[in-house]
Amino acid sequence: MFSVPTRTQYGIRALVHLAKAEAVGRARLEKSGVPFAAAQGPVAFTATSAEIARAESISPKYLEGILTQLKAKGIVVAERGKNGGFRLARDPGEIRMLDVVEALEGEVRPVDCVEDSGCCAQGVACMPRRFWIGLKETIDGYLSSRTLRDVIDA
Amino acid sequence: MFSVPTRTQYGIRALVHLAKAEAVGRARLEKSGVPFAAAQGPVAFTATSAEIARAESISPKYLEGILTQLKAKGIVVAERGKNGGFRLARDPGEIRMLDVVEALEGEVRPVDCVEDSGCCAQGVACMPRRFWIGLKETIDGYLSSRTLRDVIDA
DNA sequence: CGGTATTCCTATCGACTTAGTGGGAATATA
DNA sequence: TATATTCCCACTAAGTCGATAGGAATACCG
Ligand code: FES
Ligand code: FES
Repeated sequence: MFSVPTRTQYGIRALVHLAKAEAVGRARLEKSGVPFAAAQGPVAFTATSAEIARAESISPKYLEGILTQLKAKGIVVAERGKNGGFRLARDPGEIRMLDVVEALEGEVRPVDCVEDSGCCAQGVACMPRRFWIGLKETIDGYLSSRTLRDVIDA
Repeated sequence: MFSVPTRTQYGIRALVHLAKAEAVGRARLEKSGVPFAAAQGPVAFTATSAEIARAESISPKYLEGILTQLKAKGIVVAERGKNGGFRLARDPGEIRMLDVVEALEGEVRPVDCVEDSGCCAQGVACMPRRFWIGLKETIDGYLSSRTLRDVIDA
């Protein structure tokens, strides 16, 4: 019950990988004496789709599509061409897990009548409907209270 | 995302119907001067599968299977043969929604590694895994804190 | 006993979703 | 120009889900 598609699991693992790549990149800079300056926004280091796929044992072509989807929703930024790759669009602490999940799977909606109050004869008074709305709010609450940073630091 | 199969929605609506049938049945008894005495356990009145299907506009044969499944898990009791039907196995306040959901769809398990800590190389230290376990606990918490009575009274 | 209403069991089907593959076009770097 | 990368579209294989069908087992009722 409530099983999460691999699409979403892969997407999150890729984001975790990107966050780590960022941390590693900054550390390397510091070590070589060059202070970190965020030139292209808060996140500067990229990783290629193929690289992430290898590290995480995910089907390369499949992950490619997932990252493209994440990019379309503004979670990551893509750089095309040689030496291109993906990087986080903003700091991990600013990426809500709810946004990630919605980017990959659409809105949390246990049943259609969460929005469609007319799916049974009772309409708005429908009792099961309120039960499902409560579930949606509970899930949304959990997901929106965590950021990618929380996942990494867990 | 997190959409609930019709199987579960139908099952819950059927249980709500059974709870109502019980209330209506008792009221009729009271009216005719006969005091209610729970002879066969806390719940006495039955409804047939076909009857519920008609009232709730659910495919009759499909609902039949759902009710049988609910019976196998001890949520309802079946009486075969003529004048048979289904009734709640216990008082609505004693039926946790978590048990209903698990009866129809199995345990809440967003990802396999909720139990299998060895699904990626990081094992127990895996960060996404903890995130998913947190989600499972959140959902389980919501579902186990409500009973069928809460759904009806909502 | 025979008729009927009910649950119970098993098999099947079509539509949809999911995970994954493939081929290449566009784009940026060197 | 050669190369490495994202991007785009179409496709397939396998699984799940909702629903249907046919009948066997069981219980009541006359
Ligand atoms: S409004 Fe959807 S089941 Fe009642
Ligand atoms: S243990 Fe399942 S993804 Fe790491």
